[in-house]
Amino acid sequence: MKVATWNVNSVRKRTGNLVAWLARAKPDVVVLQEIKAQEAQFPRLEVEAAGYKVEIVGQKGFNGVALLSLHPVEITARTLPDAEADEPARYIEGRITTPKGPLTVGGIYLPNGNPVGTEKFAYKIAWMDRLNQRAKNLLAREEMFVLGGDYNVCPTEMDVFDPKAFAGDALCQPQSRAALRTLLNLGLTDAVRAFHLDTPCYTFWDYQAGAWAKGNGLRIDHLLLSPQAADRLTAVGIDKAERGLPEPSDHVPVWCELDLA
DNA sequence: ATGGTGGCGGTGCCA
Repeated sequence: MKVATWNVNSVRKRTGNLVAWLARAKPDVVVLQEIKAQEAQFPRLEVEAAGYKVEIVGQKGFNGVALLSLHPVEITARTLPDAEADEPARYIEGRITTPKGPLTVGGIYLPNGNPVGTEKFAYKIAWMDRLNQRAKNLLAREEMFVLGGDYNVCPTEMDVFDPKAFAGDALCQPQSRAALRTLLNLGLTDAVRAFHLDTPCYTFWDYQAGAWAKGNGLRIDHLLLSPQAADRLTAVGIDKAERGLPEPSDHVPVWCELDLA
């Protein structure tokens, strides 16, 4: 079972890239972020033609998440707990039946939080507290789950091409990192770091300032696994080549493989 | 030090 996450930065602009990648990578389940589309604007026919069921939490112009699955999926949440009525579209969660029991997959688009010291940063931290609550509730089931997405947090200095330049950025604040550690310390596994202890493993390169050409990346897209899922983790990957293709997203897909045979 | 890019929507906002 291959589970992937990808911030596509507009699913309409990226339909060609997405369909080509689905055909190559053949993930079983994918969570997408920043689809920047309402449900009716999503390229449903193209993605369904590739064999995927499509579930969408859409929004006009900004944010927006989706869950694609080769297998039947039951949507279990479209927001985190304690959502406001006008909640931005940043969370989707579904449940898939596997030979080894149910697998829950959450798709996360965590608030960026810049600039630090503003309402936006407070919202980021509050959102992380709500994600923590959701993770606690899921952990109580003692089942497999994967929370994948654009976390907008670089967990450590290793995950930043220039830590000094990013010291004031919301993605690298001690408070942001502490909130992510609180989540991990519940007992979750950062899938990429389970295999790559001492290499950066960037997942994002800004469009600006030649970041891709210079190798100036960040690791902000993560797959966090429950103990029951982590016990079955056999492989991880970062599809870095996507960033070098024509009209790329600024993020690349990150995936993990679970042995459910 | 500034501006650098991209997407949305049709102007600035967001990242």
